[in-house]
Amino acid sequence: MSNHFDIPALCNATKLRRATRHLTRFYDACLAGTGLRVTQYAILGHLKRQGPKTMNELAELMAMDRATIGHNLRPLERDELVRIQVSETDRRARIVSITETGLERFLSGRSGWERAQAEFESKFGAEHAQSMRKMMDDVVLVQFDS
Amino acid sequence: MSNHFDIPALCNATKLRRATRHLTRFYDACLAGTGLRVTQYAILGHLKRQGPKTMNELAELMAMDRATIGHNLRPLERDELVRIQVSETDRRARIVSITETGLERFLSGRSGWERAQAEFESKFGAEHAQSMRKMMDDVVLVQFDS
DNA sequence: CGATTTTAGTCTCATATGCCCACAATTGCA
DNA sequence: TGCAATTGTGGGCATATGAGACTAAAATCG
Repeated sequence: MSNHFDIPALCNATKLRRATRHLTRFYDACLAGTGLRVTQYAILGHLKRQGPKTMNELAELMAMDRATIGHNLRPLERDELVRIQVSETDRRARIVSITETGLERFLSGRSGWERAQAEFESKFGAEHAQSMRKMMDDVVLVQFDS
Repeated sequence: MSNHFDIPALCNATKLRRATRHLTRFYDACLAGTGLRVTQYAILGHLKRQGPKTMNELAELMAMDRATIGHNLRPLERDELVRIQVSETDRRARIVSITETGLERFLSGRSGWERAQAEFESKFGAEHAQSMRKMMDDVVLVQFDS
């Protein structure tokens, strides 16, 4: 079966990446007025919702590399949307928290995000979307060898 | 309901991006020996499977921006895994094709890709994976306003 | 036919995302 | 005390997008 060799059509990572590009473009466009990308919006959302977090904890929440979360925080710190302080209990750790400015910026993105979310779910189906989010959580729960 | 404000938990783009990071890390690790990332592996797979394609067609297949596919092809062209030629029927277009070297490189990634695919599907469920790929195709089919 | 518009792709510039490796500082444990 | 593990940083490279200007070619239209 030559179909057996159509790797892009079967590759789970390729399919996932492709859909992510498509959806990210749209969400980013809806957030364009705020100067935030959807990843940055999510980081601020975590900090608002759950309070200050160490970089390790943030990396875990985002399923991101430790180095990557560090890079991603730099523009947010530069624009004073988050504050990064040395932990008093463990001086290796850095505590990241959202600032007043960060909170305002986050709230300013709210309507754009809701617009994106509503348009996508109206076209894709709200139940479909919910089961997709669940499925994505399950993907992250998969533990790979090594 | 404060739950209503837990944006990262509800945001479809954030969930998708998070799962993509997780899965991409694993597939890339399995392909590490070849010097190919999973995106590059997919591009070569398309070209092998479907023959030469214009940049526009490739961008469409990958749901990628036209400029982005151009950037992504440069390292492949530099390493002579693909060839980029002016189309004879439409001299604006560039025809991208896989080279002999590219084909060898692609085949050298085969076992790594199969290992990744098998391990993921054994842990996630092959049927789950199939319905996920279908769902990802459906996401790409959503046409957004503007 | 000739002029205009559209299309395909490139280029620069800027920014963010994301991984790995090597490294420094700190902590914790033997 | 000394060694191992943990937390985060820096550099290097690839991935990814957007804006805007640009070339070249094709398609369309008066």
